[in-house]
Amino acid sequence: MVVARQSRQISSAGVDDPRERILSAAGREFAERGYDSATIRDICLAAGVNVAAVNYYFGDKRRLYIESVKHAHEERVRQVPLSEWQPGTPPERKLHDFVANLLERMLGLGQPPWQVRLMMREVLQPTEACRELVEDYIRPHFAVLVSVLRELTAGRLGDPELRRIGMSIVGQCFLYRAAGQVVEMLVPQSEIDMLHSPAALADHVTSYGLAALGAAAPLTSFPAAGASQKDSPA
Amino acid sequence: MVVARQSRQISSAGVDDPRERILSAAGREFAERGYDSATIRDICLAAGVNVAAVNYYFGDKRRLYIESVKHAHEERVRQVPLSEWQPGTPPERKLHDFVANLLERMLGLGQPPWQVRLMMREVLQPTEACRELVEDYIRPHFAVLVSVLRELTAGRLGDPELRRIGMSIVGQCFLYRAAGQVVEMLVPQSEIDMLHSPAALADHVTSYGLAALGAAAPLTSFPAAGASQKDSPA
DNA sequence: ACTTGCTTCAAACAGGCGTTTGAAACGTCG
DNA sequence: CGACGTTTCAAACGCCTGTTTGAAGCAAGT
Repeated sequence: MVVARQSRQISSAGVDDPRERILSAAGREFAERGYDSATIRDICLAAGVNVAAVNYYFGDKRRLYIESVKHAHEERVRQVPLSEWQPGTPPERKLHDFVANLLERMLGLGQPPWQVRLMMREVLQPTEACRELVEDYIRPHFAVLVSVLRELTAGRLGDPELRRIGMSIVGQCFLYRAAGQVVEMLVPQSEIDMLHSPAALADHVTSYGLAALGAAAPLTSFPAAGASQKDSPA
Repeated sequence: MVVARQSRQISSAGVDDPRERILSAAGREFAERGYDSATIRDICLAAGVNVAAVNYYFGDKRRLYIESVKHAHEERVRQVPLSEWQPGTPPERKLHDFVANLLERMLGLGQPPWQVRLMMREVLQPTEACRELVEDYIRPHFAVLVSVLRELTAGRLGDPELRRIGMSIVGQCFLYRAAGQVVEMLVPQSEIDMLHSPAALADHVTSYGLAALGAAAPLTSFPAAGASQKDSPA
């Protein structure tokens, strides 16, 4: 009797590997329907394997879930690496890049990212997989944001304040991902296309933050150019 | 044979009313565990009624859920009404009040508010109950915010921009409610107590917004005064 | 060919789920 | 009281869930 497959080959066949197929299907299913609503039968149907396979490879549903979260997260890190800047890049530019990157990763139209949906579920209602997610994925990203803000404010603010400002920036992006459907109910569709695209939002969030920090003109300045980043005021 | 109780008394007994007891228990249970994980048996156990009661009063689980969301929302509106300001109140003050009110309603320590948790679930993954929630509850609140911002910017920005700025403000509050546990993993506990209490956050979000709009000094100014108004930087 | 170990499969299992049932309890009116 | 509509109840009904089972398939190794 075997409770779970004892040892896994280091780097197996790939798409042919049943284990990989199950993980992918499970991620999609868990992301879409949540842990409880997703069923092992549906997952196995989508993966093209027998229902007993999940028990054979992962033991039970809970461990399959945890593995699929980690799997999705690893895949996503591989897809969207942290930004690297050349030395001398102005911090305003770095902030804009960071925000644009974050929004693209969250809302990116490149592909409906079920990985992000799955991770969002963990953020909103953490389970065992959450801590790993935070340590491996979220904390490093957040640290980059804080360091950019530190550079931007040239040491005038302490880390606690910087973290709080970082949360303000992340929160704005977060809203559109987590509560996107409600946002779409609150503003007209034309406005969504115009002002709430990932790129336009990146401009807005960056301008908003830079203005708040005194690194750019306030949003109410007369030209009211919304679409381009601007350097410090005259 | 009765599919559902035909007509409901206008304003029934109150706590003695089984219907009311079921709604309350259901709201708590749905808020805590989600629609699928919450079971009718547990709800009825908590409400002290027979399992058949929910079918008798509401027909089935789905309609019970919808009713319980509406019930929670009505209760919450009664608890925390929209702010009313005397004529002549400065818009900076109004913004601060609004943000403080929003944060208090979302994070308020007065009581662990299962109603908010339930509504948050609707926002994050809308069902049929969501549209009503938006129309009756969220949209009016958001309209108030936009009108305050309009007053604050004295017509220099159009409604679309104002709505986008409104989203920025709401997003910051939203993060702490929806992703609170992750926030707590990212910043030290002492910092949470100090800078992330509802009141401190209200100050921060307001200052951040006012500074961005040029209605107060940037956050990096030396005295770091929170709420005093000041015109655009030199 | 025969064993050996890993993998797959159809079928079944026990338990929990939402829902239904038919009768008992209740209160109210004639 | 006896009849009646409303409300409660214990028990059951299907159905679907996660999980297990024992046998069959399969690719080496000897």
